Amino acid sequence: MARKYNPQEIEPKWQKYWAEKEMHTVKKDDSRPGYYCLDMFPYPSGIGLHVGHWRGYVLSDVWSRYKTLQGYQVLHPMGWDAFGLPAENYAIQHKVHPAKAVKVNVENFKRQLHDIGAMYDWNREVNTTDPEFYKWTQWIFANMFKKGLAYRKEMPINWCPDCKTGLANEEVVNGACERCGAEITKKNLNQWMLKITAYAERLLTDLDSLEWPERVKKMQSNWIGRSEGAEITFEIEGHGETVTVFTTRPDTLFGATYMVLAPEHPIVSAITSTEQNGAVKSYVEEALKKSNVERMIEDKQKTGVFTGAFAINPINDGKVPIWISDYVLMDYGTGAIMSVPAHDQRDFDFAKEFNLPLQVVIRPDGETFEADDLTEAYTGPGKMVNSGEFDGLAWEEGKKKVTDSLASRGIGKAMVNYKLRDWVFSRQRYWGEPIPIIHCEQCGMVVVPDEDLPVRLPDVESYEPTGTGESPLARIEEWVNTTCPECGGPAKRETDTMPQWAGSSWYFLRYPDPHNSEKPWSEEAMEKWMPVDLYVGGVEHAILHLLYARFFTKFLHDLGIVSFEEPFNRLFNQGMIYKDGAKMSKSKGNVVSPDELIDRYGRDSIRLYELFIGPPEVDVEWSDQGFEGVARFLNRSWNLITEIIEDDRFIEPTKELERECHGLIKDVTERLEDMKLNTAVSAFMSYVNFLNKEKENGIDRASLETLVLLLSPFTPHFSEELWQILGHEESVFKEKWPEYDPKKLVADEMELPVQINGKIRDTLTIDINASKEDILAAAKALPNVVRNMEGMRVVKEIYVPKKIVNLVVK
RNA sequence: GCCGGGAUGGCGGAAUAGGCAGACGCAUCGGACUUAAAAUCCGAUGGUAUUUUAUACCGUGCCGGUUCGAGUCCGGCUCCCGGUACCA
Repeated sequence: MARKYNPQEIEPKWQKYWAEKEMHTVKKDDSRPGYYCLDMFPYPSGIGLHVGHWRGYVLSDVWSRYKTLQGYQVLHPMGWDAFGLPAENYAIQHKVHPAKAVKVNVENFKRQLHDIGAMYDWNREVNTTDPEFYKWTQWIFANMFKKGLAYRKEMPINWCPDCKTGLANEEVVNGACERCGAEITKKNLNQWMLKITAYAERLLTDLDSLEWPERVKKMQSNWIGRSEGAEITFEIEGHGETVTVFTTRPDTLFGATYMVLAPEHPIVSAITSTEQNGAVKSYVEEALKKSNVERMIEDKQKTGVFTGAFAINPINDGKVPIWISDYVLMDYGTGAIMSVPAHDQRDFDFAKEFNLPLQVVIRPDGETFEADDLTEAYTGPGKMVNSGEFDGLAWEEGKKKVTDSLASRGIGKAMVNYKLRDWVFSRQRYWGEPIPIIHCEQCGMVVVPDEDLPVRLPDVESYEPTGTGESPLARIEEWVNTTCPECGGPAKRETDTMPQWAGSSWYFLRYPDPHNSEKPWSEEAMEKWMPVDLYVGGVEHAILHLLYARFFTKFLHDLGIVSFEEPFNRLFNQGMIYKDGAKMSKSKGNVVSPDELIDRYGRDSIRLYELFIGPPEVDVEWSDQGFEGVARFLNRSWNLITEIIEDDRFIEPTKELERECHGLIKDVTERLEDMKLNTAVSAFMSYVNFLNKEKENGIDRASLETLVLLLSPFTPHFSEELWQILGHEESVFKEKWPEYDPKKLVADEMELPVQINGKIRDTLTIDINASKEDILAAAKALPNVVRNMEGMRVVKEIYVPKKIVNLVVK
């Protein structure tokens, strides 16, 4: 009796074999073409891995092993995103130093990742909290500073009162902290900013060249939020001042019946009339107090106050009142708008609220509506009316003509605006890369010279956030006080740290050359590996991480140290795995741990089920029962192969065996290429079902070997063992991925469905090479066809080669 | 509100490029093996109708269209999921 499939025995055996033979070590002197398959590196939480985490890692590993078999040298590394709030909050909660917590968690995570059986090259492991790594994070920041892309600015920023730190726009979700869910307030702080807006246009246009899911590209382009329009300058009556507005609708300028400034607009106090002074002052104060959430929740009821001042509409010298309202945001455009209530819904609502006049200036042909007829703003297309010399112009043309006219008079110009804001890059927390800047009384802000990097995080007793807007580092005098690298005088270190996204914005550049102490990376390493060929990770990083990483890469390109402009050629977002309808979490108690499954079924079964569970990009529900199916499949396959060997029931290949075998190669290869891995697994199942029916007659060796080989990226331990049992000395991963022979796929006969008036009536089995005439004749002779055609006349005969016959009868 | 994505048996899901809807798996039912159970193996399994057999009709969220033929294409809806939120 052949021995049973025993994953508990064979899985450790092969993991040991791979390690001893250094099969996953990426060596420098390898002439194979490189292929870079990257997982988004995790932050090592204390909770560890569950089956949901496995999904992306299994997928990238299947792909890496497939590429290996195709003859590539595959770089498939792993590392740790260990700075940042999650790690720090965990450490505070458990009262351990974050560095210690990270160390323990990394070890645990690594052990669990080993279970997957993935071909990670652990020699290239990176850790963002390693000074040898963050040295280069600081180095990149220093270069941004030198290029004027990192700057300091005092401004009201998003502040999380729970995490006690400032946050980037991208980290605020529905007015709440992305990490802890606390309501975000505004806090005026002197902040480090990165000028990501300088790259807005390139970040937008280069999306076109990327092989990424459309929705991710769309999310990024919405986030960047490009809009074309014009800036128009209005004079303020009796003040000698001007206000510039941004509008996407210069064609509606004749309909601008009032103007609105953001409450924070700097000119407000200067233009407010004495009578209005009190009202304006208290409105501004109220507006500043409101949090983002309050501003949103207040059902969009428009509020505002008249300033008492008037502006002159430059196109028709009309006198328009200037109001302030919080529906105009200071940090978009110019913080001021011209209001066209007839053609903008927000302006319409405001005008109705405060009884301001409307003027229709755009109307489609055939319509006659006037201001009084409108119950909502008309925002559609049309021709300009009530617009003097511009009357009759189509709106799109009007935009251009009006802008040109203003430009010629020097009071307006075409303008592009972006929603994207500069990146708030300081955190008032301990656990991050120190920002490598020194404040000198004499020299001002001085960047730490390269030779003094890294600026190490000092060891401290208390790393808890202060909440004052100052980082805990500020309290460590012996660290803060230093000397100026330029004048040698007394100076203080910058005490803010970088956000978690800093290290992850470039870590993928370090794996190709992770131990380089001279440079962040060598040119050869970049040349061989970058850009990343396939990047696998969750869609939750669609904006944050992926946008920041693209920005860093473009900056490094401009710095001349990388040749490419985009870091990730192809992106794949795996779906999440739910249990009981919810995301797995410890608090919900619905976590499925791989440990138990490993003991009962083995790693390869989990790998296979992770793939079989559903289309890889779609969210799915975990099913313990469904799991049994793949476990049975592996047992059946094992038994089939070992029985054939045991009983020596090998035969010469038959035509049918060959056809099915080559059909399997074709299906599995195509489905892999399309990332339809769930259907690739079902192809294996169908094939084994077929072989099981054949086993009494015996099976040829090639059929079994091909099966084991094709399965190897999916179930590497299983395949290695069977490959050995089949008599091979070398690892199955030294083999080549097979190619199918199209000639072997062709059968002698085919089955053709025969329709009458589009309804299937019978099936015709006929020689594959039969002529159209023969086929139609045979089809018409089929008993059920004859029956259904009785008394009818054929008016049309359709034969789609090798697909279908359809007879149209009357 | 706007922008994406989706809806197929009891369930998860298949269906290159308009050509046999429901592959594969789960669950269920029947059978074999067993003293028995588990495991395993074999078979059935979208719905309705007809006594059998087989056949007919219906069936991919809803309504309509194009076509010899529509899950697939076009027009109009409904619901669900994700992103975004006064961005001028």
